[in-house]
Amino acid sequence: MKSEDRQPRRYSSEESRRLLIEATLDSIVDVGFSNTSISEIVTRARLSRGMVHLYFDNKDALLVAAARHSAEVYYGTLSEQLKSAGSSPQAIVETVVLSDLGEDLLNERSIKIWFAFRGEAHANTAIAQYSDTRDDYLRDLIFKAFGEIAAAQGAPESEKVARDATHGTLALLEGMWTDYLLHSDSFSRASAARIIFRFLSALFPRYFNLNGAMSGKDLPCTSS
Amino acid sequence: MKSEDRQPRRYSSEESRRLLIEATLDSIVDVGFSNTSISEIVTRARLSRGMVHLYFDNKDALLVAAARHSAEVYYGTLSEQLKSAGSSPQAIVETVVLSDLGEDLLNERSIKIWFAFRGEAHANTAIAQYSDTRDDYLRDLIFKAFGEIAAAQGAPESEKVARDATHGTLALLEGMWTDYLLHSDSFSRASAARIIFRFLSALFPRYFNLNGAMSGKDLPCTSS
Amino acid sequence: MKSEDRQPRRYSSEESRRLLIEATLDSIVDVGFSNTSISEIVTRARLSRGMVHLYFDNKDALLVAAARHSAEVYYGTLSEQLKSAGSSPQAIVETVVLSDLGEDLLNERSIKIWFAFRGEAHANTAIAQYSDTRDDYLRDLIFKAFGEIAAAQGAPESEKVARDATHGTLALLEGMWTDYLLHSDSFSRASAARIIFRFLSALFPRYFNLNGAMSGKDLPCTSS
Amino acid sequence: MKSEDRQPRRYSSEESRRLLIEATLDSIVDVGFSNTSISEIVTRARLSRGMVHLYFDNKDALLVAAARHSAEVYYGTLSEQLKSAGSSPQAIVETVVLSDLGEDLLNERSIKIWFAFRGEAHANTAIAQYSDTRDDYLRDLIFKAFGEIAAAQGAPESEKVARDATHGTLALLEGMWTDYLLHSDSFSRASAARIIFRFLSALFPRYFNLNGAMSGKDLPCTSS
DNA sequence: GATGAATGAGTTTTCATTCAT
DNA sequence: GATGAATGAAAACTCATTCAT
Repeated sequence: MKSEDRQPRRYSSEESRRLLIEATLDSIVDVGFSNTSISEIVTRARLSRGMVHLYFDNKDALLVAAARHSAEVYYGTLSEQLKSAGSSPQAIVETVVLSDLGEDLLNERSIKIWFAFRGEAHANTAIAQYSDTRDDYLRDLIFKAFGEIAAAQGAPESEKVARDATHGTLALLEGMWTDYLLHSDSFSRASAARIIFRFLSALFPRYFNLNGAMSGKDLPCTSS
Repeated sequence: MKSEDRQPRRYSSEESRRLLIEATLDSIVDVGFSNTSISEIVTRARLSRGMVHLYFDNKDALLVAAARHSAEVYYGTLSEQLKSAGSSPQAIVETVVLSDLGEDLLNERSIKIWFAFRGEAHANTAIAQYSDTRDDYLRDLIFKAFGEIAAAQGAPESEKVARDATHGTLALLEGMWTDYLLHSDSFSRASAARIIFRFLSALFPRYFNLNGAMSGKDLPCTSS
Repeated sequence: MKSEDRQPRRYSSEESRRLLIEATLDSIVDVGFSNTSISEIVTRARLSRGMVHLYFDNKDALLVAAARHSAEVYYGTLSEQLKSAGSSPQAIVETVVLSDLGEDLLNERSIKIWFAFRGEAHANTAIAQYSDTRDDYLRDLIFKAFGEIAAAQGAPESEKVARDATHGTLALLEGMWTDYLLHSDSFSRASAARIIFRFLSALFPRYFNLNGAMSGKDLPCTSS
Repeated sequence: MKSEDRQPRRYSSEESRRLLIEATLDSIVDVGFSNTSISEIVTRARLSRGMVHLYFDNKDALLVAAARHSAEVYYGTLSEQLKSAGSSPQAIVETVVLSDLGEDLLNERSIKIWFAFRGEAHANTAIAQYSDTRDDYLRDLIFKAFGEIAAAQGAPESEKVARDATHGTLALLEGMWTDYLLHSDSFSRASAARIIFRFLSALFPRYFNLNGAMSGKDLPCTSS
């Protein structure tokens, strides 16, 4: 590193932590998890070598922090987008699906990061903790939504249907992410969404169609 | 070199290659991709350190061979199970789904291996080549099956439906694998299959129900 | 890592580089080029193993740096000794010859090093660059000196004579070095010098005799 | 190595030894001494790996045998060319000089080999034994020749002159070889020879001129 | 607090040598 | 005799971590 390239600015400890985490994620994206060394990270962060051990005890803790950060970004983004969603159950489901397939959450960088962490998760329990994007909170959220829809629709075994709808929707979202990872060039968000809504419209025809949640969303559930 | 320790050609070269590949996969399963060192591998294989460079040029080539082997096992197993499947399109689809969710293909070991390779794939193009389980061949196979079913069912836009069915089925399978990776304790094969067939029965109600392909499979497609 | 063994920055980076280079040269002298390993080097330098890769990227770069250093020492020493030489052409030639055969430049250590590098030069172009002791600069220096002498002496074909004198002198010096390498016990600097001056006095009898440059050096060239 | 490339012919043990030695020398020429491994050698020789240890105890013995072979080739060639030389002392000297500078002895391959062995010689006494091309036999031969010439010429201190002539001639030849090693593109055999004869003609003007030994060689030594 | 020189354990790789076949 | 698979010591190199500055 040439001295003219050095960062004269000092950062607050919070900024430095953030820079290191971002550099770690960048490195994972660019050279892969197993090639992500501390040298690689500090070079990208333009910070000194000792920083990593100053702010994180060791490399592993930095990796865990990076995984945690990724999870937080995922949830933060999703929460943000849910705020502006309608309050009907089908609107919530629609928002989850479309957010999960949207540019903000599903893009080359994030997808590489998620799969990198998942690939290492089983060898690192601390990372494992943060490697499940669609964890219990999200599962509960849409399970409740589907529960309401199923109950309103008056289907027999409504609980079972809601459970399958939840499981299936999450599985489809996961599957679409994998599809993006492996075939990012041919991937289509619209097509992915349509397929998920096809699944949902089959289960709940009054609430979803191929384009998402039905318009006049709140009405059908009460009409006969 | 201690002569008393010398191994007098215990294995054929093919066996040795196989042992090394299996040891590599075992190591990935047990300690993770990034902790899989040559020392780890040869200790597990109970072979000498030089073996790796004798049969594979270097570590990377061994990893690629292991990825390739995993892909071959996947396809070999699937092909085997397809042989004993019925010839109707819905039987083919059913077999693919049930095989893909069956003990042989979906188990803790294989799933860890697949996700480990996928996590590294983008940093290693040679591995990337083998990291897509459900590649074009499988996709074509079920696309053709769904095409026949959609045509027979006489639905409008049958090609589009077939495409969505293919995409959705593969995405669901991927999603179920991810589910198994992240929640292997609560995972249920039956439940996973039921959800997929729920999706398929919604698209093709005459050909699938929640239990799989309809019995009297070949008939419905021509009867009114 | 044992903290009690840690070396608290004993040397500046320049000193460490120098130590490694010297240890490399020592190793080449003692055990030969092909037995000079990094272990051998760092043991001799009493520095840590990682040092080599810290200051030099790799072993080869260290070897090249050592070759370069040797060349610099050669030229530095020669330049130094030329400073205190007379300014007449024959004084310059005399100084070059006597320096080149003197203890400073021609000794067991330096001669082993030179021949080791030359032996490897053709397989390593970076080393080749530094394996010619008597390169263009030195050649030009004495060629100019001989040119002046030949012109002053008024010999026919004075340029050709100067060229042969240059070539012959350098060849004799090279030959004497080889002689020293192969028969260091029986080698005599005086005898080597006398032979070279015998050659020069035959070509330029007014300027050299068996003992070197003629005294009253500047006079004869103008007297008849 | 593909089986179709294998040598089906078997060689006598003498042939195999020779093949290995030649392959060793080829390797030294092509990749240098320190990169000459047994693998490199047996690949070039198209012989099996075990051959080296069958015919030579170990790699070092093969290297020594190769050095020895090179020395034998040198002496064999020189002896051969001396046979067709005149019997006068100056004819002997001339033949030695011209042979030593001739294509047969002085060429890129042989020169690289000689310098490679010399570079390693001081670390390997067995090789050292064969690394002096112009050893005692040759030295004695030309010393005797110069002795006769000096005596015939009736110079004072004829023994000393003969010794210097011997030493100087050998040094010049060595120097010319080095010159060839380092500047093979600009090297001229004619120029090298001329310079040596310039040296000799200065010492023994009645016996040598710039072109070599004087014609009517045997006469001058007796005439006043 | 911040830095980056220094460390050496551990990694991948090379390779002379052995020896069952 | 010949072969080349097998071995493991030792090579070069990487890198997380330490700590004097």
